[in-house]
Order: sequence, then C-alpha cells, then structure tokens
Amino acid sequence: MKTIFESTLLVVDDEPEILIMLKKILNQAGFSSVLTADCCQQAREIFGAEKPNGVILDIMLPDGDGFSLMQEFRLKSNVPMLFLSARDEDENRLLGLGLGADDYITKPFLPRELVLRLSGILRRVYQPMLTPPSQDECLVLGNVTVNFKSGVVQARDWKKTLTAKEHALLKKLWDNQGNIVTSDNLCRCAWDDDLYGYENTLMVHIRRLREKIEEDPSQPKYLLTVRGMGYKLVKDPTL
Amino acid sequence: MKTIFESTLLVVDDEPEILIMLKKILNQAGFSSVLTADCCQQAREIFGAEKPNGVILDIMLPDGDGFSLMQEFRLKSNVPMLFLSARDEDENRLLGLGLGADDYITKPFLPRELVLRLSGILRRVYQPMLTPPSQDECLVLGNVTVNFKSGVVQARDWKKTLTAKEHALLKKLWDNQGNIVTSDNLCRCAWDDDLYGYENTLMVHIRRLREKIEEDPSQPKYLLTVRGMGYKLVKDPTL
DNA sequence: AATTAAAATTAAGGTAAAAGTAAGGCAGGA
DNA sequence: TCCTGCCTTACTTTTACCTTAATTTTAATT
Repeated sequence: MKTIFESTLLVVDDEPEILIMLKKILNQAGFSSVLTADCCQQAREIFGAEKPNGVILDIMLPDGDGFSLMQEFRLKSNVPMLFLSARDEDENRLLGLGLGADDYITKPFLPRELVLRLSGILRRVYQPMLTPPSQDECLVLGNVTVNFKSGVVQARDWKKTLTAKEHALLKKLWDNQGNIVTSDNLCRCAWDDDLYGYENTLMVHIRRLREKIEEDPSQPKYLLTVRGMGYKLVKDPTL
Repeated sequence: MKTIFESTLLVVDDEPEILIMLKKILNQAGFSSVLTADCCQQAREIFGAEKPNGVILDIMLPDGDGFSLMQEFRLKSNVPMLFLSARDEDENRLLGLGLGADDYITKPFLPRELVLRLSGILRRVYQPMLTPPSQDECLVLGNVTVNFKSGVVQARDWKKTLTAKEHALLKKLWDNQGNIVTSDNLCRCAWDDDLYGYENTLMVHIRRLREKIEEDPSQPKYLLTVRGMGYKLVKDPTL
C-alpha cells in the first residue's frame, strides 16, 4: 500500500442517502475504493470477501446492530473501525469505544471532521512506526564514550561519572560541537548568576573534564583551547 | 515498553484542579507515569526531557495556545497527542484534527471515555512494538526483588510492601533505569502540585527506599545520588 | 629573545547539597 | 472515637563538589 487513500473502506448504514453522501465525501477526500452495505448480512459478505482496510458502522441496522457486528469483525481482524451514529447517549459511546472502536462520531457530523478522523486513524495504523528505537545518543571521543543521560564516561576498562558542572559544560560544548564556545557562554550555561569572575573556575573545570575524558592535558586533541575566545570540542582531531 | 500503561503521559492544562483530576483518572486507569504542566514553557521542558508517549493538551494556556504547541511538538515527534478543551466550535475541532491531533475531546468529558479513547490510540500506535506478555516484570537488585504490580519487595527470608510514594518514586527511577532522574521530575511524579519544598521530603523517601531494598545507606550501590542533579537507579553496579 | 597576557596547574578551604534523625500531623480503618 | 501507618517538617551533621588563590607554563607580539 502506498498511501492511506488506496485503502478499501466499507461503510455500513441502512439509509441509502447517507451511504451516497458518505461515498461522495470519501471519494472527494481521495479514497478511491469505498464499498457500501445496508445491512449486517451484506456487510459480513463484503467484509469476508474484500478485507477492507477500514470500516464505518452505523449502530441501528435492519437485521442486527452495529455493536454486535463490530464484535464479530474484531474477532477476525484488527482493522480500524469507527461508529457513525445518531445515538449520542453516553452509554452508547462508552460501549462502542469499549468494544474497540477507533472512534465514535455522531450524526449530524462535519464531513471534513469525519475525513480527518478517519485519515488520522488509518495513518496511525498503516504508517505506524514512529520513534525508531534509538539507543541513547553518546558522545564518542576516541576510545572514550560519554552518555549524558546517565552522566557516565567510560572506556573499555573503566568508568567515571560526571559532576553537575562538568555535565553542563560538556553538554554545551557537545551541542556546539566543532564550533568555538566563548568562555562567557560556557559560564552562563553552568552558573545562574552571570557574574564574572568565573573564568578561573571554568578553567579548573575544563581541566577536570580533560582528565575525565583522558586527554593528555598538555596536548589536548578533543577539548581544545581557543586562546582569547573560549573552547571548542572536536569529535575527530584528524579533520 | 511492555504495555501501554507504562507509557509516560504529559497533560498540559492551566487549571490545577483539572490537572489533579486527570492525573487521578489516568492513574486509576492504570497509567503509572503521568506528568503535568500548566503552561507552554513548562510543557516544552518536560516534552524535551521526558519524551512522553502521549500528550493531552488544553487549548487555552496562559503563555500561548495549544494549537501552536502541538505544531511545535509535531515537528519534533510523531507521538500521539490529543486536545482536551472547553471550546467546542467546529472550526476549532477541525483545526485541531487538521494539525495532526489524534482526537479532540471537549469538556466536560466522561473520564471513562477519555481513558478509552486514549488507550485506543496508544494501542494502535504502540501495540505493534509491544513485546509479548511476560510474567510480572520484577526489578531485581542483587538479592532483592521488587514486584511493582503487587508492590512487594522481598528477599529469600523476608518481605515488605512499598508505600504509595515509594512505589511512585521507585517506578519512575526504574522506568529511567540507568539514567539520571532530576529531583524535580521525581517530585512531579509523586506529588500533584509542583510546589517546591518537596526536596527534603523526597530525600526522606529515598532514604526509606534505600532501607527497603537493603542498601547500605552510606554506600549505595543501586539507588545512587547524582549530586546537584537528582538520583539514578542502576541494575548492575558492576557495569 | 624579551615581554606579557592568557591559560594551566595545584592543593587547600569553604559551602551548599544531601544524609540522618526524630517528632508531629493526618487520614483511613477498626 | 481511637489507633495505626504513612507522610511531612524541622533540625543537625556529613561530605562531595566547587571555588579560591597563588604559582607555573604556554603562546602571541614586539
């Protein structure tokens, strides 16, 4: 399936004029394949034969009710289904949703709202995957890895934790990786008051950071000093 | 993630009593991790930090509107979001759904309907990724086992139960196992009002938790302090 | 090479965050 | 109503982290 508009939809309602209207609305919205049924029996046949990708059900049907029909279909398939009914009592809505309906729309309804809700559901179901299961983003510096979420710096055979200030500073540098971060800006992100006089303190922290990420402090490769301006974190010193 | 009830939810509304009510409703329904925010700014912070699995948004907020906020969040994530608003005009519903909301619920609403609709959406979105139902998941810390469903902490020859607060806090830490959880966030998940002044109380609870899981409080191995930031639960101290 | 300002290095001392402790308060159940 | 268990408050003590300050090294400028 390419887009949700190539879904096959099944609309079940006993009023012919409603069926015609719905079909028109859905076609206009871009759904090319809309099947209709006006009773449970017909709905069952189409459902079995066509395996629709979405079902819109009225509740009152001549030869049964939509609730039972939905239950029946749910046993066979996890396809998106929604109720479209004139019955707006709380109990009915709760019943319908409780049976696993993806929505419960009451008549009269806004065509555009129906389309939006239906499209939303179909999109969720047929174009689902969000959140690519991402492992925590880590900062990798040579053999050393920094995980900001856990505040851990580690290599193969050891492990250290970052203190609050170190965490703030290194994060700031990482966020601006490759660019110069002025001492002022670094101070601002680690200290609330923007008093000056933190320059020296900052240096001490930078020193500790360098130790922690195993820099040779006299020959830093990753956490570089930019004289007169600030510091810079580079991921790959060869570049 | 094992079930949808382990989703982290974010509720944004400017009325404190609504927040408290929603939190209660959702907790009762089984959602264990419900965060709340009363303005856009706070919502942004939590959204960025916690990556919630579902968002419930009011439209009228003191420092902005829910529509813009949803647009903003949509750019960053495809997470399920729904509106909960007193404004029932057609245009607003269409606008909300058009921006990609998964639902638009109007106040007053039936608690059960909210829960059904939310659960339905979450199931659609996350079900495909859910792992097959396993036996009760337990947190194992050395010789001690914590069962969150029963709230029981036990070792070979003894057994204790968790209190409500302990349960909430430990659950939160477990959900973010290995990562730093700020004191703020811990407080938020255990107390409704996000008043400050819970820091001390939090500490006392942490202390009790440490006793309960048989930590040597002076040399914790599992429930670690991250000074200036918060706490962290590690499953295996050797790693 | 001399000069000088910037940055690095130390180690000690200060301080705020967290731990510890105990008593008081409050709600739910008997 | 009292009782019990849980939560909160308030206070002291401890400690991990941060800051300070003095000295040394480095790098840019002349």
